[in-house]
Amino acid sequence: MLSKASQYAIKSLLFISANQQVGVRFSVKDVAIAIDSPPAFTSKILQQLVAAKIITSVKGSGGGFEISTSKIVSTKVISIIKAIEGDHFSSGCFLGLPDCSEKNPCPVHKLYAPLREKLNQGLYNVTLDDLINNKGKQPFNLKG
Amino acid sequence: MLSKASQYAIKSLLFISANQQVGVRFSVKDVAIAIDSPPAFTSKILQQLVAAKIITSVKGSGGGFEISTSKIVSTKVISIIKAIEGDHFSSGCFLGLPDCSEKNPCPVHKLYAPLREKLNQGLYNVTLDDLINNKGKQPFNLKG
DNA sequence: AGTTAATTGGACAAAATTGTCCGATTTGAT
DNA sequence: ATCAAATCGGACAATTTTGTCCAATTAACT
Ligand code: FES
Ligand code: FES
Repeated sequence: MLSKASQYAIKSLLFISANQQVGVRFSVKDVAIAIDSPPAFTSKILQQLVAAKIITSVKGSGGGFEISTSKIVSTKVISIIKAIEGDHFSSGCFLGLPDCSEKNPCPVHKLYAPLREKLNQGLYNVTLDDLINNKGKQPFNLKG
Repeated sequence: MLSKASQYAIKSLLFISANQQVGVRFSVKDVAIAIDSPPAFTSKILQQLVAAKIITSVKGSGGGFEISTSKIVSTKVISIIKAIEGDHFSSGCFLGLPDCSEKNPCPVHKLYAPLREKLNQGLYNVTLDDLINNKGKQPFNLKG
């Protein structure tokens, strides 16, 4: 499964994106309450997202985190995950073998690789914007 | 991803199953060398597989682990995983929310749930026997 | 009977992940 | 200028996962 860190990252971005308006910023506390996460840990993750240039931050009173409309539209879910846990997400062998490939497949490769590939494509093709405007039907859930 | 413990469990069983003959037993050391895993940790995992009644063990000189032909045929990969890490594997939300369902979906549910379901079905429909007789083509890899 | 080879079970250790705390810095408002 | 509110960075702590060690037990062989 996804690491907690990545989960918090995605949830944070969904909250910030879904509520972004011009001139509005969200503090760590705002985000942590909205997504029901430990504040100090969430702070670290927001810092990583700033470093990855997905969001921007403003220090000092009245400061906080924002995301631009263009980032909402362009940021793919897969990019968020990779920003947090590096590149090894998309390509790892189900059994942990060092190089997963058709040439040197493990016994479950045939079963696993196509599904992993579909998940990767899905995460690559879905942006924050897609998720927050999810055909409007059901209001989504970030807390549980 | 899968836990190391589950990975070692699957690899151990594949090795034992693929090499099983009447009267042959494999020691912890045999298995650990074959699948390139830490012996003491592998020992714990083999104990869990004995507790789950997937393999049997014989203590003392000449002892070791065996698997019956019927277990090779009947043991599904999903059962191995659940024997090691419990039931929460098949149903967890991608974002870690406590109950994943159509009724109360998180933003990525629509994308993730069907793929998770396909993986579950795949792991449910594949047995040890299927994996070790993988249409014979490529000899598979358990070490890396 | 004694020795050897093996699993079993328990306690322990190391590493990775998750989470906390606090001082330094920056910014806005009084 | 001072104060309050906020991020930033670093060190630290707790928890989970991974991994080790060893004594106890069991079984085969001589
Ligand atoms: S080699 Fe194991 S999934 Fe590809
Ligand atoms: S609710 Fe998140 S994957 Fe189903």
